[in-house]
Amino acid sequence: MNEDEIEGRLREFEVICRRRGLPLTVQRRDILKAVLERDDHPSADQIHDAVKERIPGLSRTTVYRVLDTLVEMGVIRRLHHPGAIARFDGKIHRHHHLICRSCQHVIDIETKSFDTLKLAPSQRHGFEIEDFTVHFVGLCAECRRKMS
Amino acid sequence: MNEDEIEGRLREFEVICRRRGLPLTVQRRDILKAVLERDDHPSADQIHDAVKERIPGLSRTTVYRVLDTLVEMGVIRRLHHPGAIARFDGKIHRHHHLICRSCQHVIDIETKSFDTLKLAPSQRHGFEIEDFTVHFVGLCAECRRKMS
DNA sequence: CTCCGTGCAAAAGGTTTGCACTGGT
DNA sequence: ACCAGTGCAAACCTTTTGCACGGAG
Repeated sequence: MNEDEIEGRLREFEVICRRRGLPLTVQRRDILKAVLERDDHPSADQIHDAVKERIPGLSRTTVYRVLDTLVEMGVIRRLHHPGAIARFDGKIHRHHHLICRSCQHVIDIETKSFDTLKLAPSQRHGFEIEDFTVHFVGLCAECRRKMS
Repeated sequence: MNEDEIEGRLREFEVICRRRGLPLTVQRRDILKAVLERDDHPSADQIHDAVKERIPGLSRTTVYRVLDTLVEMGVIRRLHHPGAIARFDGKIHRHHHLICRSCQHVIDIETKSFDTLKLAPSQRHGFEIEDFTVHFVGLCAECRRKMS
């Protein structure tokens, strides 16, 4: 994500905070910035590592709590990729994932042609669908090479 | 999954074991049976609870190890739904999921019309795609009711 | 008989919680 | 000044690992 885009998202975040009366702390701002600055899907611990350079006393606890808050606010997303560790993503628009079943590496893809994907009302089980993600599972080039 | 189907899957499992020279233990058979018997996506601990009624001395460790073996054999699948706990599924054919972002409840859906979904070669990043799953995220009827 | 699988206990992460203090509004 | 947010430590929960024993091939 480029500098301008990040600035925009941070300002948007400030607006949501004020509207909800949520205190705008340095920790929240810097943690959000750290998530937006990365294109991979960092774990809570990776975020902690990145942010504690700017905020030396930053505790892991705070990172977890702030990430929860940000997810709840809808400014970042919680992902559930293989590895059993929660990972976070600043991209909140629709995108999909390629997941290697061997090394568990994840690559983001944006395939606009899937946007027409729709669930028939009879299949919705009373859900109000807000979005969807397609997970493609297979073997990455690297792992395929290693196996042969 | 009905009785006959489970029987078939268990026999299929025995065949794979013999072919690979893997010892066919009571634990493996009963753990697989427990996963097949459930339509929700039980966690390792839920499997442990279910099976230890039949095998009182069963240890959690064994459940984890057997589940790994079964996944590696391809007779069950490991899922990564919200909740940060690995969950397992006996359904190994393609199916999709409705996930409530509030209560994290998961419902299986089988939507054959998605079977045509295909990734353009330029989007494959060298991956060999084997399968895919669509995750629909939204609010279930129950949570929507509670919020209003 | 030989190994692999199992059970137990302990360790190893990741995440959550209780409490006192700090800092934003 | 008030209340929410933070830091620290400890608790918690899921999963993994080391080692000795027992059962399957």
